[in-house]
Amino acid sequence: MSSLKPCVDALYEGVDRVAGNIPGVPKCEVLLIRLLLLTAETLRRDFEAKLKPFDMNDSDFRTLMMLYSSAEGSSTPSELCALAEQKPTNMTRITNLLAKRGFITRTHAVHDRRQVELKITAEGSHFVRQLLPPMFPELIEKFACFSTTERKTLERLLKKFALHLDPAESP
Amino acid sequence: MSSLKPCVDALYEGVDRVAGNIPGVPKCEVLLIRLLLLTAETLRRDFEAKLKPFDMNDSDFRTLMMLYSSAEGSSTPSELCALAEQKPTNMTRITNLLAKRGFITRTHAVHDRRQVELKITAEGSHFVRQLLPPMFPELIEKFACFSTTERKTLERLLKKFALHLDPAESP
DNA sequence: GGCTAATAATTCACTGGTGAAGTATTAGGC
DNA sequence: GCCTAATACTTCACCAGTGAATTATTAGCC
Repeated sequence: MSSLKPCVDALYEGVDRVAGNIPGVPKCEVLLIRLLLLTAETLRRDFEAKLKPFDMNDSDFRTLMMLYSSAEGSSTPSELCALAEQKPTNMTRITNLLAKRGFITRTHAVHDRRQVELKITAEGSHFVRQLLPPMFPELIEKFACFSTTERKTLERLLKKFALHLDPAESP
Repeated sequence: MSSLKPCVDALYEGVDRVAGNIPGVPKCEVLLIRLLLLTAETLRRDFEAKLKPFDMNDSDFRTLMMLYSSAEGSSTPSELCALAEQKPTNMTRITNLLAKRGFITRTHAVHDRRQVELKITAEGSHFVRQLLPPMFPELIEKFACFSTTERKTLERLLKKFALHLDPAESP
């Protein structure tokens, strides 16, 4: 992975140059969206590199975590799709993999035989409890550049942003 | 695209449940990284949907914009890779597409015949000037939930974050 | 000057994710 | 009760992005 500083510098220079060329460029907004995409992409790659030794990517991991953190340890593909912003096609593939590794089970729901009931297994829970804690120090380090106040501010702003982006809120 | 509010709610609930289950979970950091990934992914999908009528995705667009906003309107694949956090393989494919559409030209550099010189064409510049302005209002609307101060704060925090994540800064 | 190592770009085989179509099941109107 | 529409999931064919190997060229060392 290459260095980010040149990217950030080039971004600011590029936006300035375009703004001097095309009228009405919303500079701050362009910078915000690009910085957001850049940091997110960096975090995601980094995280996936960390999961790779366990033969997992972020989608697999998130899906497993959603089951782990669900009230009953169970859910359905469509529910997970909604919460993970995933397409059903992909969820089928992911749950296939997780099931093959013995981390989850898939059974047809009795009350509605169209639905598939996904349930995390003891092995799956064990895997999560093994996997997570070693990741904490590095995660904390990632945000070490922020004061507690700044972390809270960032969280508040991002949460507000997510809810504002919600299509249900502004159709 | 489904609604984001359930995702955000489930995220907060899930993190709480996991934290009650596994000791030492850095709750704020987990929320931050997940909110960041969620908003970024939403923005990206949204933006790509907007580019689709023009047969473009964000990578293509960003590559074209980097050339548009570069000092000379030209660059090389490896330089663009570094600034766009892209792999050379993919850059070859992207520049192939852009060249096929007549938006850029590719010539071998004279001073170093290993390099390829990419240059935006008049047609490419024209395309950018047509494409950009109609996107401004919607982009501004996306960030309308923030005050000017909040936008500046978010930009400052994200920039700081990007530079902190830089592997060169913390090896 | 010639040999080795490094660099720039490309090709190829593969993975992850998507849209569109298909299958099974349930819900709703009459 | 039956027919149509809707829902839940799956399958299939395809696109975008990646790592590993390849080719072409240059740089550096002796």
